[in-house]
Amino acid sequence: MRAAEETFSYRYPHPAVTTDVVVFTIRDGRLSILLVKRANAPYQGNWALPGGFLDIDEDLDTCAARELQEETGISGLYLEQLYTFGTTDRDPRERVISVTYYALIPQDALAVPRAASDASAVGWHDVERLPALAFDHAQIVTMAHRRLVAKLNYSTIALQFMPEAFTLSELQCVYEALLNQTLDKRNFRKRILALDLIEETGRQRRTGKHRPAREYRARHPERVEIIK
Amino acid sequence: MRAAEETFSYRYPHPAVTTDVVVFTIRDGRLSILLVKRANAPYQGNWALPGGFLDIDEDLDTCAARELQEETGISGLYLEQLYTFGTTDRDPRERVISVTYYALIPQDALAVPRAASDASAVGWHDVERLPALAFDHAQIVTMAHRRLVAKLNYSTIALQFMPEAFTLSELQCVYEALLNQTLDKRNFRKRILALDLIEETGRQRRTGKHRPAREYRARHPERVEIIK
DNA sequence: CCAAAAGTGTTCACCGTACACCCATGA
DNA sequence: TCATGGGTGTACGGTGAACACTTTTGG
Repeated sequence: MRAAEETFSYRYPHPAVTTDVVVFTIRDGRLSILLVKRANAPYQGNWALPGGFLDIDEDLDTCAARELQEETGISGLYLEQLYTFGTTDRDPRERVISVTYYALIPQDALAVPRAASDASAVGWHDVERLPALAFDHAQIVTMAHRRLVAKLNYSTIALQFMPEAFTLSELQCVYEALLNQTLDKRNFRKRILALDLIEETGRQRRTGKHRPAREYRARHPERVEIIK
Repeated sequence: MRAAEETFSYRYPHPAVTTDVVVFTIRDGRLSILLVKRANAPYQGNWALPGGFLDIDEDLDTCAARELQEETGISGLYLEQLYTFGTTDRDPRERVISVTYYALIPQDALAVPRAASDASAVGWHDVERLPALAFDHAQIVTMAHRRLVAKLNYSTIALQFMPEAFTLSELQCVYEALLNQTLDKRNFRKRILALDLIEETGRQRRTGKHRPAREYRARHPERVEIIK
């Protein structure tokens, strides 16, 4: 049985499997993603998505979370599988299948990500002004962006961008950044409150010389999918 | 450079990669999927999704289409990537990542699929009455079914189940099978025709001792995604 | 003329959208 | 008192849902 397994395993060559993650956040009212600068060939010096090779004994989801943690120091966020890219020529070194994920991180969690061994720099980039990306990562970002915007209309995904407490104006800014258009304040508030997914904290937020805003929080934070 | 590539390739063990396909059709007004009976261990004698190992030099999409062709003789249909399953324990032989697809085949294309070498039988099964499936294939079917139903509401995917010419009643039967509920005839016709995606062929269909039905066809058959 | 499926319109409730003014605060 | 963002309601049009009868054919 053991012998049969080994024969089976190496009858044909296997491709490498990686996970790559598109990490979104809202910075200064602009949708941005996290990129790492490649320290090694190929595409040395180019910006790329954080990601790396799957360990033979770890789950795909775990791999995505681990690579993100290793390369950027970020963990504990909303992470969802996006698509699997596997054309034969996408990596010049060998055949690589990339299982991609996208992640959403709250605005205030912008602890400056730290660069790790195989990245010489880590940074946020406005999705509308991305540098040239390594491999087929531009295609991955495009798909992730489309998926994110599509999900806005039938899910509560936007709440993942918010800190624990937030104001309705802040939430509206997130929607406007994602949809790339301005929204009517009254209609927005009516619609969001009708979903019954957020509730007032009872506190207020004073910022500047004007009327303070009510603070809200997500009503069911436990429904959030987090891959640890 | 060549040496470096080879060193890179085998620094870590690589998992096997397979594609598995959930092929849907409508049989006798019931949503059904295609299963193959496994000729070999593990799960010998169990029903499973058609699929198999990725060749090192073929695209993922091509692999899905090829495996389907080899195991069932079916080709040239709507094929879309679903999700990638990769928990460490999903195959007892070795680490296997499965990139899954789902496919839709028209009602009348039910050329009886033929069994190939590694399947002792091939057959259609009502999704509401599936046998026990090998590996995590039941989970894959559940996800494919949910995706298919969800897509009904914002896409023209149901047309993929139809032959070149069809009647509105036939199309309605497909929707009813997918949604598992009856629909109002007038509302259904109004909604479908308003989409402006089908047109009359000008011909009629006489079936039985009653009024003949008008035949329709898809207006933009070229927009269909087909993976050859 | 009867059985069987094809074909056809109207009404109503709800929802998304457009739109303008007062409120609370700090300076 | 003024500047700044916070907060509120109404009217309208479009869309989805409910609902029943006539038409055409074969036997």
